[in-house]
Amino acid sequence: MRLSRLFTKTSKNVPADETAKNAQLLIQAGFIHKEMAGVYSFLPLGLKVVNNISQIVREEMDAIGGQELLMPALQLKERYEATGRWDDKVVDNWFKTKLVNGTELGLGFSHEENLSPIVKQFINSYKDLPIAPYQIQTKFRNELRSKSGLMRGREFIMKDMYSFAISQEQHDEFYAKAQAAYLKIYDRLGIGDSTFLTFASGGSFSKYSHEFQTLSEAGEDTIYLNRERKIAINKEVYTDEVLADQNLKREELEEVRAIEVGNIFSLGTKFSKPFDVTVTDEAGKLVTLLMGCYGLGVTRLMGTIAELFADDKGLVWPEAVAPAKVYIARLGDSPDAVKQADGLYDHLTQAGVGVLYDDRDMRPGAKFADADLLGIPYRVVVSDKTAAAGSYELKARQSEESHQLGLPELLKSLGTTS
RNA sequence: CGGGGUGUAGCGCAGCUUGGUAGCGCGCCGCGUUCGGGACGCGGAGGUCGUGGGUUCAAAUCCCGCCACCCCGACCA
Repeated sequence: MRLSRLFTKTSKNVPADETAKNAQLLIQAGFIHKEMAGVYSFLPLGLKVVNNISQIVREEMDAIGGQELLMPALQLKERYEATGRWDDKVVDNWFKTKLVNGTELGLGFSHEENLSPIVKQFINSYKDLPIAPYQIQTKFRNELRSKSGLMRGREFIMKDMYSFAISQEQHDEFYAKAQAAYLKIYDRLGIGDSTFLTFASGGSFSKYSHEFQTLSEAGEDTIYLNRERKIAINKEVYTDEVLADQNLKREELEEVRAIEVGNIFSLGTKFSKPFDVTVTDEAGKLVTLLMGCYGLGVTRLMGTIAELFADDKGLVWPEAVAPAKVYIARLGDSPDAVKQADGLYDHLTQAGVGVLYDDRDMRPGAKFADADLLGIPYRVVVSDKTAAAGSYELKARQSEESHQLGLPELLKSLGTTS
């Protein structure tokens, strides 16, 4: 992408109606645009990040047997009456609306009520199990108070997977796989070192649910962490009984703030029973399936990553999620510099490397400042000097030093050789 | 939903106390000079002052209602 053609711009001014660091920076850098409290548009650069995160999540879900589908946002009242979840006293964050003919609808906050009937239609035998359909889709939750930028939105993108198993053993086996897949996702996103498996309240069908908490003062949760064992206990279940269960002692735990970046839990037959989701087992007997639910907030992760790595110059994206890997800052518009920069841009683009090419008529300082604010992992400066020397100046976003490199060395440093 | 705060040009703000032709910075357009860490000069464009009502000869400014946004709290299968 040539920056001269990118329709979004960075701003020197910090937005006044945001105090959360993630929202301030993402807006300043032109990644997102605020529509209302807790509702944002994802602009070209921001959407790249969303898609990069989604793709990693998708790959890891597919790797454990997940099957992607897409369910609707519009929800029928009857479905939720079957599980008791239409009642505002049971689910207090519904957005509700109506068809012209008066039929009541809601905007989906979770999709057990959609998926159960779908599974009932197709799955009739133990031989078909287990299965784990998932989607990456926009969720609506009418939060009393949305806040902290992308951390708690009223409309946000979430990956939600639901597993269906015939036995507790089968369920547990998949649940464990999902747990491992989640940790892998956080590793790939670059936040693995500060993300911890956390025991939280389990609801009516299992003792615990498992959260994945990323350490950050911007978080809303308080957890008690054992760094050595890489596990934590959410404050909401921080009791002697739970400590004993996990063989943890209060003295070896530290109290920290964290962001919930994922939550998995067992649902038992809570949703399969009302919809009569049963299969025939080996003995020819009807068995109601056991379900699990595996949530992960894609846009919240984007906010978390922004919040976690940002420095005083702006965003700092891990390579895996960055909207581009390389920022080419072309200084000046002499024929030599243009030729060298255009050549590099074409070369990297053809090699499949994501590039933001700053071909704008701006002074060097402004370009460097933008490269930093946008948080692109690598910056390559091309100028009359480098053109004359036949070299390129490479600097990593988080490094103070730059290096003069020839083309082969540059390409090698950027992880491409072609 | 309770408490606190804020709405004035695309963005960030001043003006409001004490009513009288709406201003600054960034950004934008034109010309010129600049060009390795957010350049400078000159000239320009751009505003129903959140919204509805009230007081007044006159309202961004005073009064009342409403809406939106931010923060704290409560809430978050």
